[in-house]
Amino acid sequence: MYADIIVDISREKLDKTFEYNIPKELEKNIHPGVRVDITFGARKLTGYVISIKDNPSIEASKIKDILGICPASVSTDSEMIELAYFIHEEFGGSINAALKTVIPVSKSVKHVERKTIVLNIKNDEALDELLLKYKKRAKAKFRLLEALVTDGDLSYEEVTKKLCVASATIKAMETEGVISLVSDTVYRNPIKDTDRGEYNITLNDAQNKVYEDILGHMKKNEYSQHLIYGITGSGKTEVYIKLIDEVIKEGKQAIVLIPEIALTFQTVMRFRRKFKDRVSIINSRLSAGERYDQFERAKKGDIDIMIGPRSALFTPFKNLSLIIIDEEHENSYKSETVPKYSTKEVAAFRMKQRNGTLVLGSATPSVDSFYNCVQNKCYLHKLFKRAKESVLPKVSVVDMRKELENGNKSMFSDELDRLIKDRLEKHEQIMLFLNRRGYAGFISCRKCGHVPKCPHCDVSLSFHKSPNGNTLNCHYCGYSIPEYRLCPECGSKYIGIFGTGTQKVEEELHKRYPSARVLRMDADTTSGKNGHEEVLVPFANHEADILVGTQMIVKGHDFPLVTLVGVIAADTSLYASDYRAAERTFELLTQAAGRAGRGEVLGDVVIQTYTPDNYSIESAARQDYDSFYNTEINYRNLMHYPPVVHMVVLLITSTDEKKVADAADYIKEKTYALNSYTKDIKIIGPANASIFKLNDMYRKVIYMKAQDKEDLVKIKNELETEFLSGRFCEIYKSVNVSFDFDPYNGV
DNA sequence: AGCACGCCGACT
DNA sequence: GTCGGCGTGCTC
Repeated sequence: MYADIIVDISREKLDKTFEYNIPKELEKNIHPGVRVDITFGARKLTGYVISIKDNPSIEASKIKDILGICPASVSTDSEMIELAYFIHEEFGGSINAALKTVIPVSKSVKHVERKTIVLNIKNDEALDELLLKYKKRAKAKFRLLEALVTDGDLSYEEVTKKLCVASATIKAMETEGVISLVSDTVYRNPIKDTDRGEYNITLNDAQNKVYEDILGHMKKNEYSQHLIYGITGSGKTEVYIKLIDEVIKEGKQAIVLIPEIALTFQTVMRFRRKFKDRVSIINSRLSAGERYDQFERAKKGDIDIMIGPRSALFTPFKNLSLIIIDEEHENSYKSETVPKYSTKEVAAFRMKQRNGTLVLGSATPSVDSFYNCVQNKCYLHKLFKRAKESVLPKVSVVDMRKELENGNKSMFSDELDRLIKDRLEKHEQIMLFLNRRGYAGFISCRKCGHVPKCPHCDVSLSFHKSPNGNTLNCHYCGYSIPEYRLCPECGSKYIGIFGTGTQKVEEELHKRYPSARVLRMDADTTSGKNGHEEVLVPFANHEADILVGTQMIVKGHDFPLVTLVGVIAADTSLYASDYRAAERTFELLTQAAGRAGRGEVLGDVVIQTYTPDNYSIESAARQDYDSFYNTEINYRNLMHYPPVVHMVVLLITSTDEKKVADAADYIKEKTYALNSYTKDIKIIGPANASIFKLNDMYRKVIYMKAQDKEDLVKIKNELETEFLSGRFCEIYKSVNVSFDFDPYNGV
């Protein structure tokens, strides 16, 4: 028997499999996914078994034996290896990178070992020993013995820290045979809760219909995909919980994916109350070791449900049969690092492997997912009734150009101003949303027009106010310098501050409404470990009247006292240079509007814009998804954008500006040559990326579009081989190329 | 990647 | 005559 093994070296150059012989005695324990020790050339390394076969494909004399199985081996089954292959194939990047995405490799911290010190001798013997130690003036040993006799077993930590017994002393006593060390593995449990309340769910008619529909498909034991299109507050979570309950009753497991930002204590508690400690969570605050523990628990069958962001998708459950992706429109479901995989597509693959069910849920479905429903690839379920009776908010769009004509130069329209005053009087809460942090967008010399730019990136610096001195910051690389008082170009002291950021809104609110208590939430105020809670909790407790923030305030937080939501500038996200800009604007505005009036009180939403006629703004104001979708899909059809066609972006980067340009041209030529026999692919570029220089890296892009994704994958594969071994590799050593299929963010 | 192998110049 | 510089190529 022979095994194909990929050598565990992080770099890409060794991205191919090698054949090894499986010694007879190891045959039983070797299967795809096992980590094994091998000799590789003159080195001893570890590798992953990818597949097993009877006959070698190379000269038998060259083949070496597998030395053994790694003791720390997470014997990931073939399913996960298959999954890594799928990711490698469909989204690009090395096999190694894909494997590392799918299998968490925890090198140093595997799990916490709790060592306990126990007395190895009987109590009366111990007393004799104690006396002996006392006579010998062995103080430390005496202390330890005394504590063991009186308190029983002690943890290693207690002994070393509290009793001040050195580890050498403990070791000595162990060899004396007086004590022994017992170590057991402790799996860290990231959920700390005390709530043991029962949770009984009763579904309303609408919820029940969705539940029954999906359950019907689930029972068939074949793959199916569902989209629950349910407005905020329609009770999607209850449906999820009921479905999971069903899965667990059959001895199977489920994964619930939610955007990191929505992973709140409340959400987790709802699942905890129903499923007790059969639920675990993963989040970015967990260390590598903790995350590894959670996967181990899943593998051992200690848990049945995993909740978490993107990475929770790779929980190695034995019998996984349901994946739920909540807030499926969120762009955090697309990985931004290689492999740039789409969580939805990978989840679909996992469920196809297992004949399971994939459930997506959103109040503003992504155009992609809705298109899938239209194409009959996904079942659509609508949930339009709010579970608790409450009224939809009243939305008004304010044309800021008219405000200016009427002499209002401030950032608040008359209507927003009037409503803010009204709510402050009534002691109700207000949320103001603006998609730009800092104080101002940029500064510029009024005399010579100089605009300070980041030396590492092709962007202007944003102005930030700070008690320790104002700064100019780059929002892309973090570069920061003190503000200029004089123009560095012409020495003029007339430096203008342009654009509005959340800091400026906050300052303006203090000026206009001095009595109002204002909180600000953006990347600058939430940098700490519990950053989000530090702002959200006081706001929820009504310790503030107004919450100003970037898009992080609109995502999934419910505050019943909020009856006014103001969007300061709805246009900012419209001018992004990618085809999803309108979709993102619609989604952001609809989600923002959904924050108003969730309690019994009628809410108001004010959307300020310079382009009130734009269809994404206008349809968001009417909360009219269908109309938005129809306009948007027509546009995508017309312009040949996903989901109507498939697209891949090649991002070519290097610190050398000329090399990037040369490499991009080379790739373009190569691509045209490769495409000559299909001609099905449309190639656009190379062009500079919208931010040409980022973090001292020059960036070029080439776009490729095709009706059939397989054509793009074929070209990708050919190019990747070229990058690894061909002439490209020799000439452009310092150039990096990555693929992004159906991208989310403008490149 | 990283290690051996090898080909060439400098030095006990 | 040998020690070590790094360029090249291979690893099942």
